[in-house]
Amino acid sequence: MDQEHATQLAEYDGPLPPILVNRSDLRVIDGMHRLLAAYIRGQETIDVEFFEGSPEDAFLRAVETNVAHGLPLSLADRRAAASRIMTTHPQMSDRAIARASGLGSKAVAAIRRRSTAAEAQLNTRVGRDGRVRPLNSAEGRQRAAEVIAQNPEASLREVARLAGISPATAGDVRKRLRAGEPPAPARPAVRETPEDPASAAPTPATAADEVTLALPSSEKVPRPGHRTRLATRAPGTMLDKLSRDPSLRLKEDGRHLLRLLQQNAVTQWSSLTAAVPPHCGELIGSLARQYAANWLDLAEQLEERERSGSL
DNA sequence: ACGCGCTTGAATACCTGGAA
DNA sequence: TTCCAGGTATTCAAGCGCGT
Repeated sequence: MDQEHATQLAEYDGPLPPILVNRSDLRVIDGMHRLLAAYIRGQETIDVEFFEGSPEDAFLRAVETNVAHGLPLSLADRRAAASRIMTTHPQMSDRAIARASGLGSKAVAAIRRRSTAAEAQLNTRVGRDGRVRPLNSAEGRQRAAEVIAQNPEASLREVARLAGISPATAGDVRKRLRAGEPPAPARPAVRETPEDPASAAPTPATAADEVTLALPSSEKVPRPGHRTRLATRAPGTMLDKLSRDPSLRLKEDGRHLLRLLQQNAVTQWSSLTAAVPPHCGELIGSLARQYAANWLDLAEQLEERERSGSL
């Protein structure tokens, strides 16, 4: 409470605007200074606007009104408010909490990452427009791809309804599939937290690892370091970086290699397996093993070159 | 009237550079 | 170090025009 501010309000001649009070417990949500000013004036009553809602909603409203027109909250106060809001309203988007608490969206995102309540955070967020958006769109896109594979004639709305995504996203998935691209962009759709990369959703890396792990023990097995390096950097990210590298892009062989790498970033192994007729299974399986062995040879040659170069 | 594909406007997260 | 602003890519619901 700022006594000087309340005194200034009391000296104002006109009627004080109504304060906001939670009807359930009669606690003042917004207008403590106006209430004190009325007391200084000697008023016995003050106009009140009642708020109907839970204590958590009342706190959210109190922060919003204070940020909007109250005395400026300190940075620590705003951070504490944002932290409390994301605990009581985990469905709110970072921007919505930022608007309510007077912080930037990045600051809110950082608080959310550090929050011990991170495990309780939902997989969807409700934006300021009231619309629900997923944090990880890859699962919905994968479901859409499966629906399209099972029923290529299905309309976008039907695909969207079955996959639980919007028609626009379903349309994008279908467009990508027709272009021979994976249903989800290479860029990781999951907002990975740097502190916990292991919690990230499956990416093309998972598919690559599955190939490696599926090799029989008699096949060449990468050294222990390989899996660690694969797990710490998403293939989509690495592929994007390589695709921008002029030393590869500007050479025919480099572009050929990039195309091969992109074509191998396939995530739909299950649907591909289903597409193989029984009489072709052995043949395609043999080819897959040969190609896998070729990739391992390439990897070992490159690492051998790296080792000899660093000595 | 209904369902379709497509577009639009507004929102999201993430990244980068600059300011405090 | 923290935050903000601008840009990019993506997603959403709503609305449009079109065909049945």
